Amino acid sequence: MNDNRLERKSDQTKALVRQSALGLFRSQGYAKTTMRAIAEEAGVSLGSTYYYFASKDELVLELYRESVTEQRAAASAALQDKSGLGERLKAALHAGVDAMTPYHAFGGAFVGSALPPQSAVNPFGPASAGVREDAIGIFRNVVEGTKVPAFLRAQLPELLWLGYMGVVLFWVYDHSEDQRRTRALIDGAAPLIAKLVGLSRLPVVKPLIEEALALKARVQG
Amino acid sequence: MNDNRLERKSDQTKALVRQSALGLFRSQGYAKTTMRAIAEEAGVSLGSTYYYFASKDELVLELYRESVTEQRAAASAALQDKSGLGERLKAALHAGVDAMTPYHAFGGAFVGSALPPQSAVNPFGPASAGVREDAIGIFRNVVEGTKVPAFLRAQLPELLWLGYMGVVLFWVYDHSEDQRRTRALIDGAAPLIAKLVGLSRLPVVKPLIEEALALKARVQG
DNA sequence: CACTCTTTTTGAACACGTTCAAATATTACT
DNA sequence: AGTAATATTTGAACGTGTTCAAAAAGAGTG
Repeated sequence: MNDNRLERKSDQTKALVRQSALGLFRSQGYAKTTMRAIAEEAGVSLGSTYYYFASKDELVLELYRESVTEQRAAASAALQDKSGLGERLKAALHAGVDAMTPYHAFGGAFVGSALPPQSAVNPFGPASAGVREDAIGIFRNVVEGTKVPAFLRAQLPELLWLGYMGVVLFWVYDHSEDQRRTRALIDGAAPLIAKLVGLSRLPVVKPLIEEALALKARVQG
Repeated sequence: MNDNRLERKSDQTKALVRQSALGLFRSQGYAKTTMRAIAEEAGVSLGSTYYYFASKDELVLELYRESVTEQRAAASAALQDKSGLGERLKAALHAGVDAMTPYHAFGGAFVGSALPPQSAVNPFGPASAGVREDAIGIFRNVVEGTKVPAFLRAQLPELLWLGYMGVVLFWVYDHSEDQRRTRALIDGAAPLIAKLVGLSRLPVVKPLIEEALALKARVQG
């Protein structure tokens, strides 16, 4: 069994590798950050980095974790003085993009390693279940204290998160200065979604949304 | 300058490499198909394959091209006896999934190499503009001869193609037997979208859709 | 044929992510 | 303290995609 001191030593080394990797990702990007560079920066051998992280992907997952944590904090601060679904959603989405901004230049490479189903970083996969729950939690927070029809309320946070994944994809491809187009997308889409949710009680709209929800339930996992 | 005979010789070699690559992709998958294996199968040196295709990605693009061509043919055949947007959309989407079925096992790897913005295979990028136009054309064909409000008509094919990209992503993650869930998604979503298009004239729905179209125009390119 | 110039082909080389058996350090137990 | 078990570290090795200078083949021209 492990002793406290050993655990601490091991955790320290792991943290050191993690820290080196995140720093290099930030400063050099994904492609230029080689496992060898991470090892050297951390002052350990190449093999050691693999002892703590089974793949480069797992290091990217750490990055993902950190960015969600940051988004969570920023979003929950920004939500303090916002009411209304549109405004709250807008704040959360902007917080997300803010948290990712340092990585925009390498976003494409990250997406490439994130989307394969077997990847550890795949946001839909089991390995990232924890982070995903955190991320959906942000949108649960968004929905809290807003008026949402009961039949939609439970599902809405996950749907918003899914939409957010779409925004992230858009952001990755957005080469406009400071990603202005992504900001414009958020500013335009958030009130639109709020309006749609508001209309969802109407007899014309409701069956459509109910059917969509039923389809989602039928089709998933 | 090139002589006809020389061009023909060169084209033959290129076709040979292409053919070897596609065959190996089909039988071995993306990861196991190494550039060296492609070269050997084609009976040329490794360097030669790079003379004709600048990267493995470009070979995947050939695969993408082929699959779109196949989908196009299957869709246009299936559309002969279908009327109504829902039925026609369903047929086109099923044709797409049909064309991709042989590659499902390796779909994830393909997506990983396809989505990075700088990738040659990226379906939104300039390198695949031709294939993309072909693919959108399939949905132009779908819309033809159906009743669609004028304000939506021009945009609809591209929107449907975008939705299809979503279906493809879903398909990649779909591990159900014979991708049944993707089929169910198509069968459910196609009539839903048709219904939405039908309702899009109504004064409650129309402004919402108009605003969404305006947002899209504002935000793209 | 002899000569240039271009197109095509080659195989060695590079850096990368990853694996692994062996060496070393640390802990657990007597 | 001494010994067996375990946790950690190491560096060499493998196979990969990609690059490149040089060789070979081909075409055009006198």
